[in-house]
Amino acid sequence: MPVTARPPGRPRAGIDATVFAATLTTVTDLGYANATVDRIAAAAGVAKTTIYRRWPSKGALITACLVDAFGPVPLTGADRAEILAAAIRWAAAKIAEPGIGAAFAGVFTDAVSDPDLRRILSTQLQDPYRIALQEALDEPETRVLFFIDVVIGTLIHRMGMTGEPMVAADVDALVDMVLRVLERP
Amino acid sequence: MPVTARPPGRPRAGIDATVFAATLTTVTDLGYANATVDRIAAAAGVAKTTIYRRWPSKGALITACLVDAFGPVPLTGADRAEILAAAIRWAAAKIAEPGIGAAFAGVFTDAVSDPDLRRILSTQLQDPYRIALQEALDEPETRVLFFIDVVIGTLIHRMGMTGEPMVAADVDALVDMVLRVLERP
DNA sequence: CCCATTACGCTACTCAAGGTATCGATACTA
DNA sequence: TAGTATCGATACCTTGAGTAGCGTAATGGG
Repeated sequence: MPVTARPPGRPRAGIDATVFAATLTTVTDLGYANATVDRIAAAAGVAKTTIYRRWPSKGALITACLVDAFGPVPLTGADRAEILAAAIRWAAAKIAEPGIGAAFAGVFTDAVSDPDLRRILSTQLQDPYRIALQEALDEPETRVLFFIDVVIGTLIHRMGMTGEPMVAADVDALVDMVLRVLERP
Repeated sequence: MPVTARPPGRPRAGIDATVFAATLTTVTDLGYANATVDRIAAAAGVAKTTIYRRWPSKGALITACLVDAFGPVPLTGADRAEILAAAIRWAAAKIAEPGIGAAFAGVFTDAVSDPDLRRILSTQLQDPYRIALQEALDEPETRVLFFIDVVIGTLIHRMGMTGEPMVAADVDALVDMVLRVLERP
């Protein structure tokens, strides 16, 4: 007896992965502003209405795509410092991947003036990482939120201002800076 | 003998300040996304075409408004640490002012996918402060750019994720964190 | 086998907003 | 008075997000 009974009617085709891939390649090729839902649908070989049947808005689609692309944060390391350093470098590497940084910056920007999207972004993308980091680092919520603001804010600001991801030397400086705060509050 | 001869034709009316004020109040009241150029023009008592005669795009208008609202950075303090601390607190206070934070976050977001706007934002808003800080702190360009990414990125990320400006305790932590890097690179 | 149910593709559509074109009126200089 | 450039007003173009309706394809149940 399955826990969730299969709902009646035609089952959904497994196109989520295809749409996510099309979203990232479209953003990479054309930029966030030109990555319209029409174009993403065309790139995925899917009707636009199908996309809106699965995600309520373009921002929700991008957010879901980002959640899928980021995956779980690797919490590896011998101590808290190593864990946090690994998480920062992982975030920097992810944001530097083609399309992800631009998509992230774009959806973040849209969220500023859109409370609904802000809630989606906060609960679906930020909260899981915040909770995982709280437990792994044994730090209070306010401090973890501060770390996230610093790390993600810095990486996105660089991406937005220059159009390029942050170079390795500056990522090193970012890791070093945050670790000092962790070790000597 | 005036240095710049007055150009022929009807002179421009002195409405820049009026439009800037209308822009901030409109953003404050309605949010960045709902602060359309039509509404800003109406709030300023000015025709939309007049706005487009003076600023080439909405982003350029917002940027000019921000440049006007921020004004010059105060570089006061006995030593480099005090100067940088004062600059960070000044930035945090400005971004917390009604409308400014939302406008900043909005135009920043738009700039991510708009190279033209990115150039305007970089040259007209960031560069003056970067240059002034380079001289006041006697630090290389890359380091000052890193500081700007950290400070502005953190403040904007908080503003974008929560819709509220950063609280005083976190601004203190931000100042403390950056000062450590300044004093012990 | 037929039916209810749901998903898909397609076309067409609405709506909002950035940005443009045109034109008459106005303010200033020479 | 002629020339120039601005302002306001109206109308318009274009793009893109999101929706509605319809025929069709799958699936499970009777």
